[in-house]
Amino acid sequence: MEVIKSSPNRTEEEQLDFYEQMFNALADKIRLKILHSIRQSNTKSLCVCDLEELLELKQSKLSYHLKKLVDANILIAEKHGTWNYYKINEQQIQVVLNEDTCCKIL
Amino acid sequence: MEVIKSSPNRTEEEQLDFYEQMFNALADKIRLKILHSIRQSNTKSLCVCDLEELLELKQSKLSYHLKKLVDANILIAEKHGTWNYYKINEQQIQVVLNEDTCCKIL
DNA sequence: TATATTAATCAAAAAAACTTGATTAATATT
DNA sequence: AATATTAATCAAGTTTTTTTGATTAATATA
Repeated sequence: MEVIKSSPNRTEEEQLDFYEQMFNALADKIRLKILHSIRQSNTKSLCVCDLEELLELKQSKLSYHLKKLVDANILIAEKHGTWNYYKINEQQIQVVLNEDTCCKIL
Repeated sequence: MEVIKSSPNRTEEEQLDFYEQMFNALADKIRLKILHSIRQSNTKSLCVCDLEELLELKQSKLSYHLKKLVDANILIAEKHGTWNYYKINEQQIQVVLNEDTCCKIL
């Protein structure tokens, strides 16, 4: 009798992709600092130029890291004129991390 | 008056290091599959040769990824003769992830 | 004791991630 | 309208991570 290997479960593979991207986005000090800075801000949202000052990083580098966080749906971008404000998507983070970790890192 | 910048808080920096390493260890499909395989196994522990068969990966590659997980204290190694058995350090994982995520990935 | 098995480690190659400065587009200000 | 500011994107270079095959050490088996 022929053995038919089950086709790779699409949903499971997608779940792996999801967690891989999520953890990857969080696996970097700069990105953790970005999240922390936004969380600590008054308005819970910062633009690139705010972060440039706060973290002493150059614009293109910040854009690169912000993109990673947006792609992982951890940050949400909101455009106001020429400024681009980023805020945390708390729900997305709570999907993965426990409360304690959310409090501590972000 | 002189402005004295607060020296970088050792504990906060170490906390960043901790989360970075933790997320890094989890940010890889192969490593997530390793954890999943161990979790699904009868004895909740597998040796390198078991994983070699299950995941169809070569020994040196597995050793590399296993080391990452051990370094992050997510896996615990136990030597029995020539075999090296790996089991999950559930506590360590629960420090960071919520229950739901623990169940789903691992 | 000689041979086989298990698995860590190494160095080199390949791949992926990150940094950098420049360019670009959009909006704001003069 | 001209100039300045904000921030995304690009391409090139750099660094880090991952893969690979070989070597090594330890233990098991004949």
